[in-house]
Amino acid sequence: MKPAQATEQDFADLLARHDVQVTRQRLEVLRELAVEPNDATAQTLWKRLRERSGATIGLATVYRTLSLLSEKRVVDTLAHNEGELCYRLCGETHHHHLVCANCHRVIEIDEQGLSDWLERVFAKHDFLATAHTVELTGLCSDCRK
Amino acid sequence: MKPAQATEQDFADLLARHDVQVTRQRLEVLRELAVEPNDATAQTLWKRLRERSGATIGLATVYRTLSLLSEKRVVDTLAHNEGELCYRLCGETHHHHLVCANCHRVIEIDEQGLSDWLERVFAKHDFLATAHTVELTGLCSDCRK
DNA sequence: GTGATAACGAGAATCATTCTCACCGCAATC
DNA sequence: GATTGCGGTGAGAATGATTCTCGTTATCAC
Repeated sequence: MKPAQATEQDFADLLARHDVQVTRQRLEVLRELAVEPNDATAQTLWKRLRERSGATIGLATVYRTLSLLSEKRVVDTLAHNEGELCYRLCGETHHHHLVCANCHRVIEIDEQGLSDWLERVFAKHDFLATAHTVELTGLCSDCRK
Repeated sequence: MKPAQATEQDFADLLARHDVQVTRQRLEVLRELAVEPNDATAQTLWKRLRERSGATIGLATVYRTLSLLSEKRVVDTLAHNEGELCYRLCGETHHHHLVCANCHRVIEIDEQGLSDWLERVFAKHDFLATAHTVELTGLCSDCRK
């Protein structure tokens, strides 16, 4: 689903599957997100959409769309940028992110081995788990050269 | 160091130990933070400092102080509030936070068992680890009654 | 004490995000 | 085919946390 080769229809299906009404603007935001291998801010996406063929889309609409898609779990939001949120079209299963501090490349990582630790911590303090976020930052091999 | 019984001198020592110049305002921010069992935003701290005995301290100073203290690792910053940062006077060793979604009680947790997983993930993707954040959210036992 | 330097306070400026509101597209209805 | 209802949209204003500016003041080494 991530590949940029996805068709308009694929995006429409994706939206429908998540109970989101299909509109031209929402499809455009999705298409733009699919082209971005890493993550992008609402501002960035808006500027790109504007430049690309002068699509007229409102900044507020981009924010509304991203917030809706995030709520419906179609996109992930990352907070690693302090002061603004980044959005990313992600796989549909729960996962976390490993981000390169230099080139901002994003790698999805699964919970393999983490869940045991999580369970233990929640149990130890008698908490009922509702959510957890893990963000790993490092330097990728390319950026260390 | 966390207890509210800490003296002015304790705070001054704490600042000095972290290469931070001691000023009246910094001591006041620390004192206010020490009284807060969980975390507080810059705005909140500022209002409290204002109300308490009409201390005249500028909002910008509170921000500058918190940001300096955070850089010097005297306080921790938590981002669980989306849109604003929370600050907290913490222990001096690396740790993470378990926050109650309802009452915002904060519990410090250590890395016991987590570091292995971290190392494996960074190694697997050939990243040089520079940082990581983990925030666990749940409902504490009191809030489930 | 004195001077260099860092910190302060107040208010203006910034910047991401959200709100307002008039307008538009589309589907169901007449 | 015209009408009506309604969610979605665009533009710009509003919001709110944070940062900047700059004249003033405190701190510290000498």
